[in-house]
Amino acid sequence: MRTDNASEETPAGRRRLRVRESIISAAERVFAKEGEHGLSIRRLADEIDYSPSAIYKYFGSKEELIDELKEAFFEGLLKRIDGTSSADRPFLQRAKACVATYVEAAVTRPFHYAAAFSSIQEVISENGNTPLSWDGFVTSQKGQAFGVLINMVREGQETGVFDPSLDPVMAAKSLWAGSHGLAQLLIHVPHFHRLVPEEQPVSASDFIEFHANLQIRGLLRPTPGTDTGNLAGQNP
Amino acid sequence: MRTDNASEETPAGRRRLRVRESIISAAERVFAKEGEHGLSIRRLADEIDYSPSAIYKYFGSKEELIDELKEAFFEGLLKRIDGTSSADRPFLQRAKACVATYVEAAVTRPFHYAAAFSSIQEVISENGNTPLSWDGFVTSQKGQAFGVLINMVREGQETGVFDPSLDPVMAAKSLWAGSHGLAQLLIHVPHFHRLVPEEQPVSASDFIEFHANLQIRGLLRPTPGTDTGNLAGQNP
DNA sequence: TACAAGAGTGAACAGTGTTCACTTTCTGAA
DNA sequence: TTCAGAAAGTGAACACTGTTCACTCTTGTA
Repeated sequence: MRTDNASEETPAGRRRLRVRESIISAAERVFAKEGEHGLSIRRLADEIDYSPSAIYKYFGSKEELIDELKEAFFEGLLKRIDGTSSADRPFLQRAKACVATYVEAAVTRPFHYAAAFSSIQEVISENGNTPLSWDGFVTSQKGQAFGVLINMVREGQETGVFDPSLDPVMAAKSLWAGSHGLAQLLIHVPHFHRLVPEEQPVSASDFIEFHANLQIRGLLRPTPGTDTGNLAGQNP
Repeated sequence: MRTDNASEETPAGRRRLRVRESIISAAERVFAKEGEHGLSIRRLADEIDYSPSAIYKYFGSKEELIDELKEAFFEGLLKRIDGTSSADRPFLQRAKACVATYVEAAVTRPFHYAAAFSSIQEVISENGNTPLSWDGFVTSQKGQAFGVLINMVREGQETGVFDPSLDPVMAAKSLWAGSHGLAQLLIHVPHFHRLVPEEQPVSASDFIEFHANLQIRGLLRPTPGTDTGNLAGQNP
């Protein structure tokens, strides 16, 4: 696993890229259907007619391979979110669509999404500094998708729709948490969206819309009479 | 693994119960520190001075053992939530405390909480019926904690604080999703709560409060002038 | 006291991720 | 064109994992 720089230039480079591609495409196929549990190096090797050890010439570990799947997933997710947010619809509709798109993408590829948030990283740096800097985060795929949310909040505040006293970053985090939570519950709690006492048919997308609405409502500029108590993290 | 009925009655039963207890307590210790990955049957057997196969006389599988840890966790969580909601504080404060307690409990025992939502159950019954019924869910630990949320929403609506047009079950699900999402992000995204462009110190509990506030705000009875668009799942 | 049920064990099975010495293939320079 | 060295690919092995099963030993009971 040396020529990572040569890549597309030379015939050998192209060949290598092709094999590499066949590995991740096989991995993608298995992973989408059976998740991390169903994906084993030996099985992967079987499917692409190589020996298990060959795979280690392309990926340092199974985790590294899966990381690449996750990255690709978030890349696609980011594109879809960007698409909805650039359409020329009314602001509130765009805002809701943004949340809905995120959740729907997660539900469509549950294993990818679940895996992206499954491992607990206990990166506690010994000097007390933040190991994941803001700059580093914002340039990552996850971070970019998050950036879309921040901009959305800012736009809402500038157009006078959202409460201007809210810190836009914190508000965006809150939105993210809400969307993430809904996605996770839809994925992990069987039939979450239609878990109701009486059998009233509520589709998943109906529920997603409902949830998005509630989230957006929480951000709206409060009318003077209403008192919710103090909000931490207000803008100066 | 036969005498599950005898339990505390006979000396043998008590002895059995004691060994069983020592297994889950060792499992609890390891699991809390290192999670599912660090917990192996062989290691467990080592710690309690039994052979690995002995453990299978008490638990059918590793999964069964871990399920018991998760159940116990949610039992404790339910107690804590019940505690906060029965205090005689103003309604909105109690509502926020309810959300905050949930998130804090999850963050305190990240592995337990993460494990409870880590496995994707694809229980798609062949006849199309809902495998997890409402009744079954509501009597489970998770379901009971969820019931607290529903009651909270109902109380808010009855006292005229919350929007009465919202379906309380759906609103409660939305609250759950929001809390769950925040908990997950705090657990899985390193330094989530203090991931901000400028270095303004925001503690985790500050952020939890902020988030809880936004969630509650979304449920408030809207003042006449405000228009958020249609909300799916409204009460008739 | 005899006997059956239960508790506990060690070895084995079928997996897993990963490593490493090894061979084969390819490629770029003399 | 030859040939050294790098890269690609392999098979066996290591150190794990969860789980099973025939087996022994202990215990409670008829």
